This record gives sequence, structure tokens and C-alpha cells, in this order.
Amino acid sequence: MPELPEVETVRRGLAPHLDGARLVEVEQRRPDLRFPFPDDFAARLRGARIGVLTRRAKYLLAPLDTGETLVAHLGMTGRFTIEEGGGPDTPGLFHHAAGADPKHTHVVLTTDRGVCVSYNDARRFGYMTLIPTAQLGMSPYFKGLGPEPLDERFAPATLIHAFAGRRQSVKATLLDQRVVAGLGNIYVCEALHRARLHPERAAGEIGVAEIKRLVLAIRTVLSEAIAAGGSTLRDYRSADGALGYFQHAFKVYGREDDPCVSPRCSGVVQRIVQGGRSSFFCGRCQR
DNA sequence: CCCACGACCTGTGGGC
DNA sequence: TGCCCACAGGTCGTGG
Repeated sequence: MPELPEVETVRRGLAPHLDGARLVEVEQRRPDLRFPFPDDFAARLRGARIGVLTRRAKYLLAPLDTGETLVAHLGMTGRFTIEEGGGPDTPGLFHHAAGADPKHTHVVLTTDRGVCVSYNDARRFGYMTLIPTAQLGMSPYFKGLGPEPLDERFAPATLIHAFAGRRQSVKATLLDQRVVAGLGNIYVCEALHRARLHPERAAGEIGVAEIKRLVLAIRTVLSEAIAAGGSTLRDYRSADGALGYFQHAFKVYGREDDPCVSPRCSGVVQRIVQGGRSSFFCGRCQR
């Protein structure tokens, strides 16, 4: 799935088409994604005007003039695609979800500007819901979320506090959205490499100087990834169909058995499994 | 409370 | 070529 940089890239691609637009048609093609759609989902969206699209963690948020906010999570394979000047199934239309199988297009929004925005999700780990805007912060989706890593409120003190006494690995701790919001498997691996921290280190045993390196590494890798339009491995594309290219800047992710690219490091990238997910790291410069 | 693990789905790529 | 298994960017629920 898209992690924070990919979701942010999708938001930036959708915003020019959706900010301030009215939804004139909403098509919901199945009763559920990961969870059932809320009751009368399409009817509650139809006719609504969207305010300014935002992002929190890996969620996209579209506030509506009905008092509700459309909340969308892309799961692993969720993709929003913009299709201008024709319906979602118009033959010959350019980038028909840019390679996505149309049988997995589950929601199609049409705006008063003649733009179709379709949601395609092969694995259906994503979901959409509607929450009263005034209650967003107290909703179960957002209540426990940690700080945005690119917000100044995310600081060494955040992790010093979260790591204290924690025996869980630093890898698993950073994947915990209650600690810091928006990181996923790729960017945790990349940030730990930049901070020269071994993914199996217990969070509680990481020192203050190391935490400072880690906070900087997280900020840097996310900022660079957003600037590159995210990472495209297989499914991910931005809303306008563009490929991200940050994957070319990976230093460890997906590079098992390749040489470590750190200056003056002669190590080799290895892969281990932690909590059922692959961790890539260099055992020589990450300690 | 903490943590590890299976479950949820479908597609793809590698090895044989 | 074809089949089968491992694995994939994320969470959520369960059970120890």
C-alpha cells in the first residue's frame, strides 16, 4: 500500500479536480471493501460539495458541505484515478486506471466539472466511510493516531517518550501508527538504514543521540519520497496515472544480497522477517 | 497491557 | 508452457 508519501502524492493529484467540486454522480459497485460501505453511502455523497482535500496518516479526507467527511484508506492496492472527459469505462480513454483491471473498480465519482474519479482496489484492503466532520478527531480511525512525522510536533521527545521501557523492536514500534502516523514497511526500513539502526534493536534501548538521528532520517526520507512522487513497486500510481520514482532511491528495501551503498561500508543488504514482514538492512553499518 | 500471529483478498513472479 | 508456492506498500482481531 501506499504509505504516507504515496497517499500524499495521490492527494496532490486529486486536489485540483476535487477541491471545491460538487459530486453529481456516485456509483458504488459492491457492498463492501475491507468493511461494508456505510448505509446509503452513494446517496449521502451525491450532490455534496467537497471542500479542501487533506491527508492524515495514510487516510485521505474529503470534507463535504453536508457536515460529513469522506474518509478513504487505500489499503495495499487502492488506487484513485482521474479520467477527464468521459465515463470510467469509455473505450479508448487514456490511462484506464493506468493498467488496473476494471473489474476491481469499486467506486466512481463524477463531478460537476465533468471529471470522473474512480477507485480501484484488487485486494480490497482499503475502505471508505463517512464521519461527521465535527467528530473526526474522536472517531476510532483518528483518536489514537500518533503525530504526523513531517509536523514539528514530531520531535526527538516524541520517540524518547514512546520508546521508553519498550522491549519491542524499533522496527515494529515505528510501524505502530499510535507512535508516529504514516510510516509503513518501506520507509521504516529506509529510515532505519539512514539512522544506522538495526531493526531488531529493542526500542527502549535506543539512546537519545540515536533517536535524534532517527527523527531526522524519518523526516528526510519522507520528504524526499514525496518530492519524487512516491514509490511505484507494482500497483501504486498517482491519481493522474504517473509513476513515482523514489523506488530508485531505495538503499535497502528490496535489495537483498546487494552491496550496502553507505559510504565506506562494505556490508551486504540482508532480509529477515519480523512480525511476518520483511526487514531489509545492512548488518554492518546498522547496529 | 504487550506482543506474535493469522486473517482478510487477489495478483505476480520465480523456481521447478 | 504450466503449476505451485512465496510474497506483496496494511491493519485488525485473537489468544498466549
